[in-house]
Order: sequence, then C-alpha cells, then structure tokens
Amino acid sequence: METLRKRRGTGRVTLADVAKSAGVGAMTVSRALRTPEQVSDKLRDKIQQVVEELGYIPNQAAGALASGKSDSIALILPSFTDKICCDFIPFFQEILNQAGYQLIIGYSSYSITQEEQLLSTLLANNPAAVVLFGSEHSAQTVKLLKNSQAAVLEIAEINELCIDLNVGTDHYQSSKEMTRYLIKQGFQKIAFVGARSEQSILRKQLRGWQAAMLENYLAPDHFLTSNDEPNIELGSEGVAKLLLQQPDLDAFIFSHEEIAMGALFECQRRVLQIPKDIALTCLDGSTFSEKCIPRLTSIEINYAKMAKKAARRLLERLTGEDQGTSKQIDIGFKLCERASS
Amino acid sequence: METLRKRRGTGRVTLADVAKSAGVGAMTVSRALRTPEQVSDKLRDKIQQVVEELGYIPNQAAGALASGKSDSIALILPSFTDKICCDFIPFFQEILNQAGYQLIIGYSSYSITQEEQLLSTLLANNPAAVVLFGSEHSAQTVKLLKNSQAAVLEIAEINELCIDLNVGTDHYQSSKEMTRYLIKQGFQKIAFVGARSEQSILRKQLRGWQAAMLENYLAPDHFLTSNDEPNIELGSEGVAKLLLQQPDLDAFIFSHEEIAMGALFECQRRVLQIPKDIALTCLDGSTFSEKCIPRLTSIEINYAKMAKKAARRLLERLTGEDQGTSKQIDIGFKLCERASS
DNA sequence: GCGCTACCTGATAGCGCTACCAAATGTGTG
DNA sequence: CACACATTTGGTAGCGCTATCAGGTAGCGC
Repeated sequence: METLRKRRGTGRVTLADVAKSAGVGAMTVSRALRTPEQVSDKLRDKIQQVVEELGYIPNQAAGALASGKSDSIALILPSFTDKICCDFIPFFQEILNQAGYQLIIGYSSYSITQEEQLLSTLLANNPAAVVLFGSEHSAQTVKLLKNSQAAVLEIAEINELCIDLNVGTDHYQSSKEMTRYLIKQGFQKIAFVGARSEQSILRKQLRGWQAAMLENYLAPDHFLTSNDEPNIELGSEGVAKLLLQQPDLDAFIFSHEEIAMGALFECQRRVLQIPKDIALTCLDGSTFSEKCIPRLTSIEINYAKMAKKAARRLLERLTGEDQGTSKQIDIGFKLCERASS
Repeated sequence: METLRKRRGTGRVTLADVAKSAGVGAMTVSRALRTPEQVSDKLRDKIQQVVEELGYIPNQAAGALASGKSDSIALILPSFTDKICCDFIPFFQEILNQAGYQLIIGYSSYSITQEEQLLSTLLANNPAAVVLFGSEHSAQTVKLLKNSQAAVLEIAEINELCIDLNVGTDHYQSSKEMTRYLIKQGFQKIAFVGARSEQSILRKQLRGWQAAMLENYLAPDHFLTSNDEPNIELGSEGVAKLLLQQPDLDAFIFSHEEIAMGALFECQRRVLQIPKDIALTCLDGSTFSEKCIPRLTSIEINYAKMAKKAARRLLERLTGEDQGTSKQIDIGFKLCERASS
C-alpha cells in the first residue's frame, strides 16, 4: 500500500491519463487538442479516440494557469431585463463561444460602484477581455482595467473617450432626428418622457430633443424624467401630468417602449385619437411598437447587429488581427415611420 | 544578468509578492484572505494593507487548481429574452455573488443538443454547480453531470425525476386551475393558444387545460400551438384562426403574455368587447397583463422568488448544510383575477 | 555518404495557489 | 520548571496543464 498522505487528484480523468492510455507523451496530447495541425494524423486520431473513450474533459483552470491566458470574457451589464441586454447577449455569446470563449456575466444594476466591485472579482479570472455597458465608470474601474492586460470593450453608446474598443450608437443623434422628423410632420408642442434619467444615454437623448427643438425656435419646456427603470406607469403618468401642465401638446417622445406602452393605454382611456389628437413615438422600439394599435413611429436600434459587430471586433483584437481597424464602431439606428405620427 | 529562458510570470502581483512585501510566509497570506479567523489580528491587518497597496488580485485559476474546488457556477438557459430568464438571473446572481460564486452563463436556444455541447465546455471550468432549465436533457447531458462532482439544479418546472435539486412550479396545475376558474365564471368554449410547443412546459399546460375541460364534460377541441418563441403574431393569428373554426368561442387561454398581447390587438381590431364577447387570459402574466386595457386575468409566477429559493437551496447544498432538506421546492403560482374575464 | 532543413515528439520546469505536515509560539496545569 | 495542549506560522509538494527546449526522424541536395 502506498503512503497517500499527500492529496491525490480529484479523481477526474487528466491529460496524463489520456497520454498513458494512448501510449504517448503528455505534450502530444495537449497539442493534439489545442493545435492539432502540429500532430501527425495517426497520433491525432489515436488520441482523439482515447479522449472520447475516457470522457476526458480538460481542466480549464490548469490550462489557464500554465499558459497565462484565459478563454473567459467578463461581461458586466447593468440589467438583464432591459431590451438591450436581452437582445445583446445571445448573439454576442454565440460568436464568442464558437471562437472558444466563455462568457462570465455580472450584473451591476446601473451602479458604477457595483460595477467596480464586480470587476475586481471578475478580474480574478484573468479574463481575456472585459465588456462594459455604457461610458460611465468609476476612476478605480478604469484603473483596474488599465492594470489588467485584458482587452476592454464598451458597448451601447458611442463614446469619444472610450477606454479601448467601443461599439454602439449615437443616442443624441437619434433623439434629435426623431424630433426633427416630428417637426417636419407639423408637430410643434413636443414633449419628452424618459426613464433612467441619471444614465448618460438618457441625458444625450434629452439633449438631442432640446437641440432639435431650439434649432426650430420651439421651446423644449415639457418633459418628465424618472430615474427608475422604464415602466408602463411612467408612460401613463407622463401623459397625464404633462397634458395637465400644457393641454395642447401634440406629440410625445418616449425614451423606452415600455413607457410608450403606458402612454398608449392612457390615451385609450382618454379616448384620444392617435395621431390626430396626439402623436406618440419612442426611441427604443421593437416588437411592441411594430405590432400595437396604432403602430408606433420609433427609432429602432439593431442590438443583434451591435452584438455581432462587437463580438467580431473583439475577436479581431484578441487574435491581434486588428491593425489599422477602427476602435470605434457606430452601428447607427433606423427611424421607422409608422401610424402613430 | 539572469538567464530568463524559462517563461516568467504574467507580471501581475502574486500572492508571493504580497508575502515578501509583508514579511510573512505565502501560506499566511493565503489564509489571511481565505480564512481570516485563522490569522492573528496583527498580521491580518498588515497583510490586508499590503494587498491594497499592491493592488493584489488573486489568480482564480491557480486557486481552483490547487484546491480542486471552484467558485464558478454554470447556468445554462434556453433564452435570454424569455421573461423567466430575464427575471431569474439578477436575483439568482446576486445571492450567489454575495456568497463568493461567479456565474458562467450559457445559452442553449431551447435545444438539448446545444445544451449538451455547452455543458461539456462549461464542465472544463470544473464548476461547483450546474444549473439547468427545465426537465428535458439528453442522455449524455445527464451522464456528464453524474460523472462530474458538481451539484445539479433544475429550475422552472417541477420535475419528479429531477437529477438532483429542483426548484420550480407546476405548469399542469396552473393551467388546470385557470381553466377551472373560467368554467366557474360561466365560460364554456375555451380555446388554448401556446408557443414553444415542443417544450414540456407547454405540453403540461395543454394537458392541464384538457384535463379541466374534460372533468367538466367540455370538449378541448380548439387549440393552436406553434413551436416558435412566443410572439404577438401568434396571438392575432390564434384568435383569427380559432374564431374562424368556431365563431362562438367565449374564452382564450394563452401560454405567454406576448401572445395575449397580440390577441388583445386583434380583438381591438374586430371591436370585440372583453370580457363580454370574449375572455382573454394568460398563464405567464406580469406587467403587461396588469397594466393593459382591460387588465388581463393571468397566472403569475414569481420568478424572483424562484431565483432566491433556488440560490439559497443551492448554497445549502454547496456548504453541505442541507441534510434533511427537501430536494424539490415548488414555489407555486397565483391566479390573478382581473377585468378580462 | 554528409549536412541541412523541416517536422514531429517528449522530458522538464514551472504557472500561482492551497493541502498537508511540521515547527514555533503561547497557555495552562501539576 | 517540565509537560501537555491549543493556536499561529511557515516550508514543501503538488494541482493539471503548457512553454520551452532538446532529441529524434524523415526528406532533400550535393
């Protein structure tokens, strides 16, 4: 009987087990799995067979430690319920998974402090890249990122001062364009209702609306914002409050679809004709805007496209094939003109 | 000059650096961070200070390798857009993060093959636990899970044959209860429209509806299912097609809120009075059901509660404090009676 | 044949951390 | 003061894998 004072392995099949069983060296097995082209056909097949036979699953921790590289990518999102996040993740993940990366997802609930804390935990995994939402981060977050050798990607908003890579859209422009469009349609008293008022996205949208109003000599006086998450109540309340304040408002811009939904219900309750009495539009439309009655004019942002561009751009960076490629990608937006205006 | 032929470290601050700088042994630093109560106050403070000074971040891979344990939990969800997933993740993650675990999230798009493939990749991280959605998995998936020493948790559906832990609700019962409720309200010609028809959740809902109809001597003849994801079109189409088939239907049950949304629009288009002409209900209601006009009677499932119970139960298992605790938790559901019926 | 390159394979030495033991230090008892 | 005993600390040997280098084999031209 052996002295087994020292801890033994976990009992799982290791690379060494495969090597012994296949009658080759450990390195050859490692190469057969990681860089198959460096191994002769004969041995590669043999090894592949033994791998399947024994049900070998590589130990990621050991690999990461030995190589100093890691195949994990940290993704910190502010929310999982927001449309952008839900639409973004699957496409992003799919492409990265195919390239052999794992997503580790964290959730900051729109707090830069929580983002920072999460980041420092996630960095313990030594991720190949860190993906952050938005452009607002704590100083410490930025410092941690610069100290780590991880690639950094900021998504959602176009941000001139981005840390490294940046894929997003310009919320100032889209809001401005919507407002201009409404003005061109003959609407004049255009109100704005937005949620997550402390986020820079909303601030940009608000500024876009203001700018378009001012350039047409209209007063951007009627708006309502809340720092809560977008919800149906805000839409109902917004319509109610602003109409009380100024009964002859003729159009509304909502930052999010959920808010527009509440506004639509409120207008139904008041038996207001859309768009005759009032126009409703939103800056973040998708299925509801497209299907409700009447259909809502909205800005549509293609989050699937954003996810794909972001994933591809990130992979370029990780493989080092991104010489001369732009660090910033603006995925644009689409103004969808529909019945509500 | 030293010969530095052998690769050097990554350049990051290591535990050894901290130990040297604090003038203590490496083990003491390790303990100070992992089991602080085993280190004297003086040294613990000293070490903590050096850690902050140097900005030391532990290398998770090394720790996992050395200890054979891992603080990652693999979560494989079928979708990121489904309400259940969006609502589930944040609460689940929050509790587990606080307990020091990291979530690694994968996405199977409702395919058990993809689930299996994802699982085998995720197992390379040697996760402490694997969380799966639903009760349907490939044989290979079950085998992989049994071979790994990871705890296994299946969420969403109550499943008598669960692999290990199980937290969810009974979709057969909730559907049956909704049908019984409608019958008690005097509705008789009750139709069913559901999405994701190949998922066991939908099959259970369909069976619940059928059972309740049959026990009241009503024929469960009018139903429409689609294997697509729930969407607004299916609601509009479902109402249109089934009313064509049987014009005097007096009630509908929809598996998902999105479908009910489409149905509601279709009824508005047809100027049908709800619930006088027709009742609309859904089995997976949340904000829309509660806020739309008229408000929809629906089954509400508390996903936040599900996430919390699931996380707590899992932690009990991981810390081994779950002797005598049930492996299965039914979180129930609530029938919310509203204006639409 | 020899020298040369090109390719394949394997032995070795870590990657940074923690389990394990052993040693050192403090604490209380006879 | 010697002794057992608990508490705190440190040295050592891996965890399973890969980078690196060295050795081996094959193919080619002279």
